[in-house]
Amino acid sequence: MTLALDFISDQQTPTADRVTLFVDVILPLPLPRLYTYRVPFELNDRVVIGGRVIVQFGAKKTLSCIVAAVHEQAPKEYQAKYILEFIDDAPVVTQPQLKLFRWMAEYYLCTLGEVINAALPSALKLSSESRIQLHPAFERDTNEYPMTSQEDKILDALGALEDAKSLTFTEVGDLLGVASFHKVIKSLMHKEAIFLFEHTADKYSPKVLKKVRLHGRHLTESNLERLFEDLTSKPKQLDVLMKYLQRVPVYQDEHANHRGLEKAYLTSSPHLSPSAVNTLIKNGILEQFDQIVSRFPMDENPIAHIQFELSESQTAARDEIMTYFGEKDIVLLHGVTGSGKTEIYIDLIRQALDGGGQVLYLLPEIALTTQIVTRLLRVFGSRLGIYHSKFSDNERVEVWNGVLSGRFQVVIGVRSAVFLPFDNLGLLIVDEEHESSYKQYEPAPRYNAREVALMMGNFQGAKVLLGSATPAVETYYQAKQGRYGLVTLSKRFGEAGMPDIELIDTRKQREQKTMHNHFSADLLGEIERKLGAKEQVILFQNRRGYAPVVACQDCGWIPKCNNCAVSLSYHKHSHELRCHYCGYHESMVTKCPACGSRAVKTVGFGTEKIEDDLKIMLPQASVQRMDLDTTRAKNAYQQIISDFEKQVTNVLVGTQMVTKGLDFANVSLVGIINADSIIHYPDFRAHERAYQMFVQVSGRAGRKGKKGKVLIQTSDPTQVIFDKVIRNDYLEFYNYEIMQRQEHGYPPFMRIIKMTVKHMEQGLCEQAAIALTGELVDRLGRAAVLGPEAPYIFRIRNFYIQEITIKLDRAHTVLKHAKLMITEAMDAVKDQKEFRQARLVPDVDPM
DNA sequence: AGCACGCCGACT
DNA sequence: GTCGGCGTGCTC
Repeated sequence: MTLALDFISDQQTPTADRVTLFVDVILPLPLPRLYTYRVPFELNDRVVIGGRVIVQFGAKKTLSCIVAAVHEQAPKEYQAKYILEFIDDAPVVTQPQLKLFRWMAEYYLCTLGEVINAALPSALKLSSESRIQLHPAFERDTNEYPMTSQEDKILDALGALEDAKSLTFTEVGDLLGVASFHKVIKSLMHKEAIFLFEHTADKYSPKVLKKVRLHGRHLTESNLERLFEDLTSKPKQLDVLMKYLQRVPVYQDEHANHRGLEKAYLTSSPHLSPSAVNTLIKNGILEQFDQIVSRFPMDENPIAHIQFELSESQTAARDEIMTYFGEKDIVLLHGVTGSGKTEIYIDLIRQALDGGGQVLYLLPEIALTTQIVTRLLRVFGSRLGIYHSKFSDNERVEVWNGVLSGRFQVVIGVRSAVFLPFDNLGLLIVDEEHESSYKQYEPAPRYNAREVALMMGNFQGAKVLLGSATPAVETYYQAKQGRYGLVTLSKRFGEAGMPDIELIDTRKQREQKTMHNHFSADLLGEIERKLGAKEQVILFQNRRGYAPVVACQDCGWIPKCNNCAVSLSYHKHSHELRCHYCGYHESMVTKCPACGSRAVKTVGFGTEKIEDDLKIMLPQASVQRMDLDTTRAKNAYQQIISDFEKQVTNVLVGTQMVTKGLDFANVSLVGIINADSIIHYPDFRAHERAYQMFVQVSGRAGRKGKKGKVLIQTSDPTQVIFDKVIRNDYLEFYNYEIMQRQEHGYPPFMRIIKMTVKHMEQGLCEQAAIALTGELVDRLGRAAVLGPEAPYIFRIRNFYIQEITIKLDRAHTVLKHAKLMITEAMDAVKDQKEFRQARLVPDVDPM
């Protein structure tokens, strides 16, 4: 840094060693660049890369943002504003994270702000709501400073406030009209009339547990005896005291009383009077105190080193993985469903922890609600953090901080757990790596957590283990090419064999009139048999609601969504027609609005109808449905799963949700109600998805020594895919599929970037898509660009949609250049004012 | 993403 | 005559 620049940019008297610092910050906005702010000299030593600061952005907005870089280069074209506040003394975002976030923004064609927005729990974001409050020592009449009219206005407003006693910056802005009110605030702060409370900062609030303990003076034996005598006439209070002493061994353990007892334990005990508890507190016999507790109350002492006995094949697989890790950073564990991958993971996690590294274990959403968490908690106790999408923000912050502080060495979490502030990863595990739920579609960043995990491993020098019974074709290809190690587990754990899979020809059964609604006689009979044997059944139907379509039998009228190009689905439970794309709903129609006919019938079927039919046909069965509609509430999954586990329910009907990671020992039959709808999908991944779905759902059948059965209903049993599913032959499936991919130029041979153009007006949508295609062709060549084309559902939430597919060579240099070209092409379209309102959305590696 | 600045319709 | 519609341009 040259001093000369300092003289120019610094108004204050420079000293010889005076350094003016600037920071580049990431604003939580979709802006392409970083912004540079100036550090107030006195606060130079508070600058932390990865820490949060508050800055003024534009005229009104006060934002908190992340410091991405610190330097001494004064911007030449503009005067940098000062940082207003420092929030953190230590980074909330680590350096490895910043590196990863930069990579994500570049790779997935979005802004750093979008990545930061997705990454930070909102309690860490503290948007624009800094607040000001009257300074307690401030006396308006006696203060020495003259006030401007604006300042008076603010003081008036603050004085008029009763309970809240504070104003947000936005409120101050409104109060004064416009302009930079920050000057006024600064002046008032200088005059010590107000202060700014930065605990604005943390919306995070710790969980406080109300506890009670015996007051210290009663702790001696003689005093306690006296206390008992005093209370003889107060039986209710005596009861409480007895209960307390029963639970807290005050003599055996000198710290026991100090730790106290949860107040709720006494007040909610059925035999005790809550008011007696309060009386004891009021009279100073019991003492109430607050204890800040973790939202993750877990065993303080994990059961030290539970020894899992790995089976012979598990041990072999584990050793093989370790050997591969000697030379390769990534290993694919291809293990059939029920082969006991989890035990291997646990073993490897232990080793990684012993080596001093952190571990991230990614799972799809649904698998996380199951037994795995309890199992890991038993092994890793309070070192294990859990990151779930249904967690509250406070819970997220707690995990975030736990990772920062080192409290959590292992985190088990869903997709978004890749954002956590690790800085010393030793191992990453991506279980069910083929899962499409690792890919985020909306909003940006449209990332795939599997790919991000691979990159994290690369950046932090950690090993990555991918696990699946049905690996993604791309992943298996990498393994085959020798880029990943490949370890195969082809036997189920314990005695369980692979289930028998049978096909049921529904067309034939329909002709023979042996179908009952959507159940073949075979399936229905098998369900009855299993229930009779006190075994459980899972039925899979890939569609929620009662019926996907309703239609007038007389004129053919079909109710459609107003906002989307889809027909409305009938939901019987709520007696509504609902759009599955925008949430629009209306009451079910009983009379056709087009012709007045009353013959409005449902067409097709979803989970709700299957549940309904089954309840009618098999009244003895206890049926539960698990789909998006029944699992919206926070603990709904848990409830459904635990009911099924305890065999309160014996048939589980569901969508994709039932295919994933659930592990019930007593399930001996899995039925796929309609396989056809899964196979026929206009997408190059349709076969892969269908194969995975069939195998995964089949995997739910038969565990712990029982052989399971899978019945697949289809109108065309001759399709090639069934053969591979029945024979459980992944390799054959893979060989066939990889050939197709090569022939048609799909991943893993080519990389795909899908561009989506959205516009409220159909014509403009099409024109914008054509324009974008043109720009792309100009830059990437005709061969690389396919489309534009309207997707099957060409309008969602009132936006028309056009899609363009870009196919690229896999080489990194090609990709980097192509992304630059794509950005340019998008800018070129956006520069045309008729397309101002078009939304251009790039999706890298779509699924 | 907001939010201010800037040019054309229905109201006191 | 004005109030206000939302089109577009900028934010260190």
